[in-house]
Amino acid sequence: MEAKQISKAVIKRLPRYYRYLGELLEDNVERISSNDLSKKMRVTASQIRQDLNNFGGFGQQGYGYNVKYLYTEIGKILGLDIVHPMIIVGAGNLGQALANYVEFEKRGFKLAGIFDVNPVLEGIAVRGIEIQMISDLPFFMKENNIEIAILTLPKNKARDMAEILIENGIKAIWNFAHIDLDTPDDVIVENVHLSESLMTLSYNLSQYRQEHIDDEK
Amino acid sequence: MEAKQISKAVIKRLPRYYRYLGELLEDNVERISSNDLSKKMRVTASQIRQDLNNFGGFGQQGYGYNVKYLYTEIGKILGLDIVHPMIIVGAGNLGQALANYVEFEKRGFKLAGIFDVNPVLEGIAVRGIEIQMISDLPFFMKENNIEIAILTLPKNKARDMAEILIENGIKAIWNFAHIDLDTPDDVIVENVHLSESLMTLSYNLSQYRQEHIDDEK
DNA sequence: TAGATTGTTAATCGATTAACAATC
DNA sequence: TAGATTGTTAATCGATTAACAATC
Repeated sequence: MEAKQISKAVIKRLPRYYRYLGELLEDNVERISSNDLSKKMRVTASQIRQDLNNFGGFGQQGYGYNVKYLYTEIGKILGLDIVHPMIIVGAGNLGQALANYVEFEKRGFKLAGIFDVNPVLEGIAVRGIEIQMISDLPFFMKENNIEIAILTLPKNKARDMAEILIENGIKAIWNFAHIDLDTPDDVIVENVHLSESLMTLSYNLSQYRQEHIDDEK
Repeated sequence: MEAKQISKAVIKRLPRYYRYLGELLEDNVERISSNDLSKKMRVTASQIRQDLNNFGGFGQQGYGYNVKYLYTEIGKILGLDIVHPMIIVGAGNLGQALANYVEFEKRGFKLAGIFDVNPVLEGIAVRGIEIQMISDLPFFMKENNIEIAILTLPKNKARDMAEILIENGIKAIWNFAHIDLDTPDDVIVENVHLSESLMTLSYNLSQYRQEHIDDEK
């Protein structure tokens, strides 16, 4: 049932909580109060408590939060307790770099296949996985219960490929192409627009420079 | 002077406006109203006008916005009219992938050097640029007026490297390591936490599944 | 029991949307 | 001039922070 909608802002903060709790766990910290965590993470204790209470009461008055328990629970909320079979579509530099990103596996993101549209790449192995052509996609997706596609094709090919992925029942697309995908409600899209991130950096750089223009005299 | 502080939310939207205006420009569209743009971008016309008016009045009543002019002006706001010399620090898969990302050059982001801590990599060329060791960093940074460092080292090495970059006067760090960097106010940090982005996707996937658990019966 | 700290309600702050007068 | 559309003020909505009663 769980009718209440949780805001995007909260969801974006969950992985960060998860990361800090993971570090505390590695340091064998048993419990932590929202106040101590707030100092570490540089957010307000109030926000931490509000955020967590969207999902349930994980703490205990007078004690705080049990690190291991909270870590596990947030992991479950994020769906990290489940294996997510995924494919990379676009075996260029970025696709290959992501294929070699071993960390993902630890969190349940299992790379099952790599695809591309360029016939020259067919059969070449990346991290032991042979690049396949799109014609093999429908069968492969069904056979391996693929949920997530990492879309690392260039802009001009990405839109058509998204279509194909959707037709074949993809559940989620991690989109690295510089376009906004047009997808039905039941297909989740998470965008990583690297060039936009770099432009934000550039803006801040220019802004800072303008504000301190007098300093340089 | 420009005392008023522009919100992060607005700044994050600027590159997206820039992208859409670039596409309109390619399609030889001369002018566009906030209303038409709002339909394309799926934001409210009101937000577009509010956002732009943070930086000045770029439109004209009864006419709308001149696409080319607005595109150029947003480019200036983002600092894309200036060349930003940058280096990659961490010549692993991701670092090499970013080195091959030719699109950046178009926007004024000029890759000048690639560095790593692993001696095995010394002298190997990536896109015609030889990987250098950190001992060469101080001289190279001064000589080439490096502004931006792309930090693609693993977590455990990234923090120390950020220190070194700061000591040598880096202006901005585009951080791909899974840590929150501790930097002085005059060093800009823009984070790309890929694993957090993937977890957000995973959350939405799990959430959707739970909401539609009945459908599968 | 006393002290600590949560969970939760209320207050504040900021961002988005609506409305409309100004003006091209 | 009439119509269109901006720039900007006001209203609404949502998110963050503060406060505190509940409770371990």
